[in-house]
Amino acid sequence: MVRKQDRDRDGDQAMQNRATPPPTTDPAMGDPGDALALSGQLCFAVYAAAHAFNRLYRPLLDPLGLTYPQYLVMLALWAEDGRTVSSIGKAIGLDSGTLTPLLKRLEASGLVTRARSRSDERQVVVTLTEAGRTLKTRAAGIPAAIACAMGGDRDRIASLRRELEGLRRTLLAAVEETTAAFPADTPGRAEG
Amino acid sequence: MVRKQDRDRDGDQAMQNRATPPPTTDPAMGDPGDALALSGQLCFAVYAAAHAFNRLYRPLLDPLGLTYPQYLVMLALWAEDGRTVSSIGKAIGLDSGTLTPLLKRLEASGLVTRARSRSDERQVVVTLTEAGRTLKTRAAGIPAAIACAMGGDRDRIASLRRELEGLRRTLLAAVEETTAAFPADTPGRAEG
DNA sequence: TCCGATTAGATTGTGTGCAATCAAATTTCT
DNA sequence: AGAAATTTGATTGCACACAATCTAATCGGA
Repeated sequence: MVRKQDRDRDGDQAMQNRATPPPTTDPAMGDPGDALALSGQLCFAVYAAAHAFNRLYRPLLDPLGLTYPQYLVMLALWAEDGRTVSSIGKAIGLDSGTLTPLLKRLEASGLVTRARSRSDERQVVVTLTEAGRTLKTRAAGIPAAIACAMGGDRDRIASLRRELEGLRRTLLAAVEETTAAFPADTPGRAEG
Repeated sequence: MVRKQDRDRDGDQAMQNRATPPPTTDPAMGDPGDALALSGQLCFAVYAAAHAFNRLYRPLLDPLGLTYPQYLVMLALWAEDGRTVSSIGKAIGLDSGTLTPLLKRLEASGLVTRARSRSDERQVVVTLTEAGRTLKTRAAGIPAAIACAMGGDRDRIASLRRELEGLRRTLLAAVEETTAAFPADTPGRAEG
């Protein structure tokens, strides 16, 4: 019992001595030689970085009344107004299960309107309001603030971004392969 | 109306012609010269990659009865059994609001037990059950399956991982700076 | 020693994210 | 032309994720 307590303290000590996440040699993160070690997992690095970004964005987006996913939606609409739910979903990788309530809240905030398309009534067209359009100017300082926080040089950041884009493409291709393999075996699964 | 419809179709066409996310020159992703363009945002690349990883992991983890965050928790416990909630939280960057229900579900699945520490009753110690320990062997093939899906060479993946780890450190440091700046101005905000 | 400050985990509330499913509309095939 | 297949967005159900808050326990200072 006492030994276990000491071990917890040691772990905390290691964390406290750094303002940053533990290095990859921290035993509490798993044996570096072990394939299941957290420290060796690219997916965890991506996951953790994404969460860190969320935390950095929050104080910047709060004054605009936006959450980070809402900000992404607004970015997509500022880029191209009057899009369908699917179009927005494709741009940011979210489906209608996530988007519908999110868009409803944006509509409730007065930033967008949602209307059934006349040419295809299955579609809902999302249009910025004046307030939604105006918000862009207030959001204009955010990328610079983030870049400032990141401090790194532009080329390195752009390079990292391209690497991640390539990674995402590879991952999604692998997902499609896995999904595509099923219809051949069990046609009933095609709907999945 | 017709013009707007055509625009939607054009956008969809661009998406359909690729099994992968659009290239950075897709106008629906924003003008590349615009700082607010989705395509130029590193945070979005991280966000999108994280989601892609989730999708890739899901079919692999489903047979083990685990979600991806639960898998991370198990990785932390396989690395070091008998940890407190805080210790797990520090390892994977989650707080008790997320962990408590998650751990309760793992306990309900019979993979872990949770007990108040005798030496400090504020703490809850999370211990693997036999089933929880045994699960590690079933999970052993997952990193290889993911690596296989990624296909890239190891050095490049490790390099990307290190870049992301550094990015996360930078981001978290920036978050702490922002948080630390407030107490000096408004002590009442120190609790935030 | 006692009290105020801090900590650990739980809870509350809100907003995601995604699989599965559904209803209505549109497209495709016979 | 009519039926089957597919598409679109909405809904249901479940599991996160995190800020704010709370209770109980522990720590630190007077």
